[in-house]
Amino acid sequence: MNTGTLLSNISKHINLTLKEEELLLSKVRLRKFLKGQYILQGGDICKYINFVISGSLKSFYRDIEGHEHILAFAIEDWWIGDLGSFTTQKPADYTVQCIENCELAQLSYEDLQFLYKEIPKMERFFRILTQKAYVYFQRRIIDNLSLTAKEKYLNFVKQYPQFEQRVPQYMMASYLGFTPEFLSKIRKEISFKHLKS
Amino acid sequence: MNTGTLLSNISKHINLTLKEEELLLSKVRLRKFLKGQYILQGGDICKYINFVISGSLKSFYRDIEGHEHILAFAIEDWWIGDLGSFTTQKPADYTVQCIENCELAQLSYEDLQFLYKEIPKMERFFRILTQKAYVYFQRRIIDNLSLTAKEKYLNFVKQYPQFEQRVPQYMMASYLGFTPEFLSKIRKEISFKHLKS
DNA sequence: CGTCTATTTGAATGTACTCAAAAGCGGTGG
DNA sequence: CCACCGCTTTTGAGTACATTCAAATAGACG
Repeated sequence: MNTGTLLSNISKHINLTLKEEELLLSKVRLRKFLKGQYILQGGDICKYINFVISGSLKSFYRDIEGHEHILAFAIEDWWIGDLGSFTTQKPADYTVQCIENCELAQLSYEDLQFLYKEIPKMERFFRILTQKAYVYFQRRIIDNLSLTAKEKYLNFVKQYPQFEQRVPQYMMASYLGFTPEFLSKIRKEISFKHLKS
Repeated sequence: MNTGTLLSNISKHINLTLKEEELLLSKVRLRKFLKGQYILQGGDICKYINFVISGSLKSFYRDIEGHEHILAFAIEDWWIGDLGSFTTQKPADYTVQCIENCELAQLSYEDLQFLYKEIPKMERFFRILTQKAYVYFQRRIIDNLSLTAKEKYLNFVKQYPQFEQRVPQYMMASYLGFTPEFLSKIRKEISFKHLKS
């Protein structure tokens, strides 16, 4: 498995020396998972923060009736996990599951605390990473509040064209907050408009 | 104005020496704002991150039709601003406005960069702060996706009873993503149920 | 080719919105 | 102290949007 993408992801925001990179990699756990496999189950403690080397995943909340509500997708060069559970080491609200076969680079909570001490810059890296995720979720809330259903769909496809190919439509519906049937109807309506224009 | 709440807010997550506290306070700008006053206008660059000493504020997105969509409220002991604009120093997506008269402790972008260098622990503090905000927004997305309108309202009141008294109902409606009329109807329905039980 | 799962379609229903009007409430001035 | 004004909340009727449920169709995989 290629850890190069991990290092270049980190180097987007901080510069590590060769020694620091080695130290980091010595703590990284590389693992493969199969499509459908769970990386984290809601209720368990999130022991690892995961960097995606290849494949795709989803994190979701399972409500009282057992319905999944997708919080986020992740593909190559993204991080995924339940950050709330990870940082507090309390039971997770969310479940993380592979959509495709995946290769992940995992950092355990203990190892990350160790790295924060040895390489304080890592603190900066995860601050920036969290800030970006925070801004993304803010945007998502606003999109939910201010866009029409059709706009939400078009916005998603425009922002994440990579996902449209790799994520089944019913998952996209869950992410956007509609039923699969309704998303199907939206898509139909949009394709009619394209034919006319 | 009392900066004690600022220091005790920070000391929840990191320990500062007296010297560090002094250095921090020397960079803090204390300011008063009146009800209705804007702290940040969408499109401007967010120059300050704000800690609320007293009063209440809202941050919101104004859509193309001019409608406000409230992203967050803030009261005493909370932080508010447009973190995306602040960290990138690019134009803000959101507007921040006082709901009541406010006393704020402001930290400028430049001063915060300086503090990160002089007191690296501050980096840790803002990482933790951002993580908590991130977890909060995640929860909000899931609540939006998984709860009924009535549940969303009850959930809000339960989680933030402080706000129910201080925030007009039409702002709460905006935050929850309903029209004011609809929120009024939900409240009526709930109060009927209480009478019966 | 057959099976399983995902997507599409349609009818009926329910949820939330729009618009318009009335009622409530706080502040100000006569 | 009351009357009036402006703003918020309530109420109701009609409408639009999104869901549910059931069934048909399409795709993927062995």
